[in-house]
Amino acid sequence: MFSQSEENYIKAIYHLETISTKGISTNAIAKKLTTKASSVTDMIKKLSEKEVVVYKKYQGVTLTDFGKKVAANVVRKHRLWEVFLVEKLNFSWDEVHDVAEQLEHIKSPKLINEIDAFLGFPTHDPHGDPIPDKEGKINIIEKSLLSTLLKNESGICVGVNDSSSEFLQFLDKKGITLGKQITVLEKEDFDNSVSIIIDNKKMSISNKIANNLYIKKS
Amino acid sequence: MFSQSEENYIKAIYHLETISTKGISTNAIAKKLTTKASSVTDMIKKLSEKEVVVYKKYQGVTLTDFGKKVAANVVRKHRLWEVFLVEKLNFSWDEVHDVAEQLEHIKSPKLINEIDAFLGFPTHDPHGDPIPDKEGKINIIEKSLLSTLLKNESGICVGVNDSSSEFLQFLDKKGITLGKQITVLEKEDFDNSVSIIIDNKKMSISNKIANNLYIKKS
DNA sequence: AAATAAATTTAGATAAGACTAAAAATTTTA
DNA sequence: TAAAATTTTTAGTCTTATCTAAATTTATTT
Repeated sequence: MFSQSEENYIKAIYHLETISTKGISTNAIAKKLTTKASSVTDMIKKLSEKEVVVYKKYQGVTLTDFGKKVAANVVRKHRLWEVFLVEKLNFSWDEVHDVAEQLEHIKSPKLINEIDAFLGFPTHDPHGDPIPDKEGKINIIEKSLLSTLLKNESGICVGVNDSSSEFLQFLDKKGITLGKQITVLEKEDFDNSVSIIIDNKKMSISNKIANNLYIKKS
Repeated sequence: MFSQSEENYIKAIYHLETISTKGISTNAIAKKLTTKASSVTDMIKKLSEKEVVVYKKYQGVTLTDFGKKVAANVVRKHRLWEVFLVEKLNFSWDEVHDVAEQLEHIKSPKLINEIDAFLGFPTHDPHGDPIPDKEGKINIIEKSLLSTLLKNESGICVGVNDSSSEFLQFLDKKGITLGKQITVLEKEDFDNSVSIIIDNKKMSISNKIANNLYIKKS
């Protein structure tokens, strides 16, 4: 059994590993958790003793298979709770994160399995992120940042790279939601903005936005 | 904002106050929380500084109005979550306590209000205990322990005094659930057991059971 | 009303998790 | 490749919430 704090570290390392492949640095973890590097060192020593991570001084950490399983389970809970909040309790996709951060630490296998069934075994959370199954397996789909699409390419909006409420509310305002079809009309070299068409409406999307919106090309 | 531990102390004092009226002793709290009296002294000093309880050395504690409100809010969350688990997630009444003990500490006013609405604003939890409203008010109904009913008196089963899974499973086995009509046929002086009729079936109930089952006389 | 028992508080220790400041190792730069 | 910069670790401190053991207060007996 792991403490909330331990689970948060494990989850942070898990997320960082989806980006970098190499050993995860102390500083990267500290930044992710807005804590200090010295606190991270303390914690990864403990997690290393518990065989959750492999740790060699100054070399960063890697999750063990066991660690990955623990992490995936926390992520599974987080994402299932997010679905629950949006689908059943009228939360909007920009309101769920903080509450799910708390709910993900509730210890009860029965609870999370029943929630899963109650929701009809969803595969993705409200931000388009895949929900790991009970064994920690996730179904990764091919997706590209909108900023990488070429002129005239099109696809479906399937996820976000930034789950901040500011960003999500901005998308709401623009009418950009998961599942929407998007076609790139033009790419501006000047400011790297893109002109897109969505719901038969033309709009210009800044590079900052295009860099945080995932599209499944079609 | 209070820590989980602080909330647990506040809740314990609240429950003890429903039994005793007088100041709640350090030992009583320690027993309820299966902790040591010295730990309780430490905590009530802190809660006293936060104006949650009134504390005079060696005299026990009383909740302030503020403390009562905090307590009622935790109890409200606990009981609403219990209803949710039973009504929506197929938990039985003897399985909900431990999970609700965790869920009651989740901080999100929106979450609990949405759960409340989602459940149709229930007034009682699965054990028959009343759910405080947002202001902490509870609707107390007149109820009596089965052991206090006289011969030929009858009423409806409305609650339990012991929420241990052993006791609740025992009631399940006997077919005794909330809402059932019960009539006392006979009281045995010998062992203080009672003969009752429930669902047109006669059965004998030991004093231990009768002392933990609440009846609303009718 | 003493003496004894029980309850409560104090003092000091411990563990988890975080921090600061300084030391050590690694990486980058010139 | 030596100097500078950055990263990481260590050492020591702090807070929260525990605990044990001893001291103190209150309650109960005789």
